[in-house]
Amino acid sequence: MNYSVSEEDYIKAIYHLQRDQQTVSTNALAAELKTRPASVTDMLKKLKTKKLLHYRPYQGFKLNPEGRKVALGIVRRHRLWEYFLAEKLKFGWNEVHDVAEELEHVGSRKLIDRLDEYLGFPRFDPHGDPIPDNAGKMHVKNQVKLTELPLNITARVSGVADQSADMLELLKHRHIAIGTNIEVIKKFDFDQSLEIKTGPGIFFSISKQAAQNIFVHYELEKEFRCIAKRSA
Amino acid sequence: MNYSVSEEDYIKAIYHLQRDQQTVSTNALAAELKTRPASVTDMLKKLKTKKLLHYRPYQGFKLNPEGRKVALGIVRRHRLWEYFLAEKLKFGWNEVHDVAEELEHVGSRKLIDRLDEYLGFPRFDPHGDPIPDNAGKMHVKNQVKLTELPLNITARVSGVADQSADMLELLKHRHIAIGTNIEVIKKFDFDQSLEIKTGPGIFFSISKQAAQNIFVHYELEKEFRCIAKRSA
DNA sequence: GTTAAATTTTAGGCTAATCTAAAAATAATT
DNA sequence: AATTATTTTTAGATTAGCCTAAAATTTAAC
Repeated sequence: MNYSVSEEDYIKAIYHLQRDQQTVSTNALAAELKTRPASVTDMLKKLKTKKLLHYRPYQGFKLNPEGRKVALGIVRRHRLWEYFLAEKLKFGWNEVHDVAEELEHVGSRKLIDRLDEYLGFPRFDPHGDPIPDNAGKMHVKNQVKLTELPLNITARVSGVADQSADMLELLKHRHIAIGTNIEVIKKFDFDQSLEIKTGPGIFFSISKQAAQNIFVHYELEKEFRCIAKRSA
Repeated sequence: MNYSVSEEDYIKAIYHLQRDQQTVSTNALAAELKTRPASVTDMLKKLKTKKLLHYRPYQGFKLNPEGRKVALGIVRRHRLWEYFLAEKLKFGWNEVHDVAEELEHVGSRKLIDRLDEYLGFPRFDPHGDPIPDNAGKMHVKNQVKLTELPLNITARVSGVADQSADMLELLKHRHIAIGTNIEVIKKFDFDQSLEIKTGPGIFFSISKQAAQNIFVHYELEKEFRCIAKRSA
């Protein structure tokens, strides 16, 4: 039930590498963790005996349901701390990761659930990634570059790829920050610049170059409800 | 500059055992850390090579100035997290210690200084123990049972010895919590009950039995300034 | 379908932190 | 002061997590 810092790092890394149900390779995981393939093999054996993953030598591996559950717990802690650091302690979006990497290993369930409540049950971290709730459920995430956002859909800024001073200056001038609501009104084919709206009566245009560095996310609430209804 | 969880546990324990400048024994430290004397000796050698303590085999040991500096950093982190847990996440005063014990090992200086600022630079943790500031300075602590508080001095509630439901009910009814200002107006010799004041126009009496379970602290600002002036 | 290349695992070692048991030093007792 | 008891240290082993180098397996290439 309780895992070491190292074990948690492996579990989380495997979780991130196996998009959906793909199998993960030893080398890929070693690269991700900046360690050696031999070390990975050692840990795989350990995690297998702890019944957290499917693993057949030379054949790759992936988390089993229990492993995914554990991984979601770690992701939840990581992202809640990121949210806390950015929202309450005013850390920059690019500074939160490393500190959260340490805080995520503090295991107390009560701590995390209370923190979640204190923060108002946020559903996305400062990078726009969804935060699992205390049952491990995540909201639908649909993160795209601003250039790919469909017209007339209100999305929220979730992150910025290029965090240079120049880019940040531009964002600051336009009052764009994490969480800002944003909507694409029109796309100009000539230079692929975008006419956007960030609030009532606030319209301006933004270059393709800037837009492709801005990530936004939006929830597919309606579609999701329909599916839920159908299956009910 | 960076210490392992184990090293930090040892440093903190030594700090707490050496009230003032007393020397600490191997057995005492082993008992404190629930480990074996042989393990303590091993770690002492390590901490000595890292120049954190004075240590001569068989003669006991104590932190040197550098060791005390490191210890104060750990104590600062521990107590700030305790304050955060109690104040923001509504943990009970008796629940904060174990979680803070884990959080204290997250080393980021920036995290702690930002947390300190976010909390409003608190000077005492929920148990009434002083929190070192970012330079390692602590305010004078003068913690006594309410029964021993001199008359007409405003003190602040720092903790409660008996945390039974009955006691907490009484405190709640009187609106007494950590940080509540409190002043003893009169002591009745007959039953040693106290007439106290907890705010403008708020006076009531409290039994000896209750009062001796309430800890308060007050700062000796005037006296301290005098000493400072003299030595300057 | 062999051979070559890449991947993965095994074998054996290293360090930090712990332990037990035995030896050394200090403290207490008569 | 000599002996006993206590405390502390040393010696040697263990475990988790990592490493390098070599062997085993799978994949790719001819």
